Amino acid sequence: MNNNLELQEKVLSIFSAYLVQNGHRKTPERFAILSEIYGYNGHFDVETLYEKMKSNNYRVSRATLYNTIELLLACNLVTKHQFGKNLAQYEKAHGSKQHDHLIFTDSNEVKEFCDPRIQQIKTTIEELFDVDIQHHSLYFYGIKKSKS
Amino acid sequence: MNNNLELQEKVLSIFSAYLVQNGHRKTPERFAILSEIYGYNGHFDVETLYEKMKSNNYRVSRATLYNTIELLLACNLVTKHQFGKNLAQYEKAHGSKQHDHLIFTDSNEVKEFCDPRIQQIKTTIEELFDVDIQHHSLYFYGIKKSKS
DNA sequence: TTCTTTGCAAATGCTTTGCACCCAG
DNA sequence: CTGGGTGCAAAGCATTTGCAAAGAA
Repeated sequence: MNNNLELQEKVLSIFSAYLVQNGHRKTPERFAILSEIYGYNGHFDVETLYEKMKSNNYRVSRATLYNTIELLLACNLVTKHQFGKNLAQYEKAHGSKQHDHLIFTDSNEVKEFCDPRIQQIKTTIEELFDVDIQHHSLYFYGIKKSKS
Repeated sequence: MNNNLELQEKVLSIFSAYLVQNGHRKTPERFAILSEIYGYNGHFDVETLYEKMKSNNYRVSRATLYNTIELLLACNLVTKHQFGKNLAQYEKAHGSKQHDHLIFTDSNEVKEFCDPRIQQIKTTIEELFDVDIQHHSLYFYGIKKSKS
C-alpha cells in the first residue's frame, strides 16, 4: 500500500516533468487519469477506464482519455497491447518488471513471463539493422495441455 | 517462378483438404482468394486485396474476403499482424521461413528477421506453463541510427 | 488575455451482420 | 433439392475529429 503511494508520487513527477519539457499543460484531468491507471494491476481498455472514472464521479470524456494515454505512451508510463483483437489494451509500465505475455486462446486468459533471452535478441537486432529499439511486443498464443 | 507454381498447387491442396475435413464447401471464390494472396510477397490488408481483385475483374465482396481469411488463418496458410494500428495486416504463411518483424516507427518500414532463440523461449514457456503454443508474434519497434 | 485542452457529438474507417439470391454437394 | 456461401448494404464499434466553451499559464 505504502509502496503504491510512493509509486504514484514517482510517476506523477515523471509525467509532470514530461509535460513541462514538451510544452504541454498540466491539467487536473491528465493527473487524474494517470492516477486511476496506476491504481489498476492488470490490463484495461479505454471503455473500462471511462466507466470506472464515471462511476467515481469523475467527469472525463473518451477523447481526453485517448489524448492522455497518447502522452503516457510517449513518456513510457503506459504500454499498449493488441492481443489480436481490434480493442486496444493498456497497462501501466513503471514500477513493474518488464514482461511479455502468454495468451490462452481457449479462455482468453493472459499470463505474464520474463525471459532474459529476449533482451539478447534485441541487442542482436539492433546491431544487425543499425537501429535503436525503443520497445517490443512478444505474445505467445496457446492452449492448456489436457489435465490427464 | 516454377517454385511459385509448385507452392500454389501445394497450398491449394492443403486448403482443399482443410475444407473437406471441416465440412466447408470448395467454392471458386475461396481458391481465387488463396491464389491471389500467394501471389503477393509482403504484407497486405483487406482493402488492398479487395482493390487488387476488383482490378483483375474478379467479383468478390469484402465479406467473403474476411470469411475466407478466417479459414486461411485456421489452417495456418495465412498469418495476421497488427503493427500497433487498428488495421489488420496479413501475410502468406506457407513456403516461407518463419520470421519476426522489426518496424521502423519513423518510416513505417517493416523488416523481417529470424532468430533461433525465440524457439528456445517458446519451449521454456511451454514447459513452465504446461501449454501447447500454436503461434507467437514478436515485434521490435525502433528508429534508424543517424547515418553520421 | 492567449492558446491549449476539454467535453460532447458527429464522423471515420475497419470489420461484422442481415438478408435475398446463388450454387456446391 | 438444400443448406452453406456470396454480394451488397446497413449496422457495429473503437477511435478520431470538429468545434465551442473552459481554464492553465
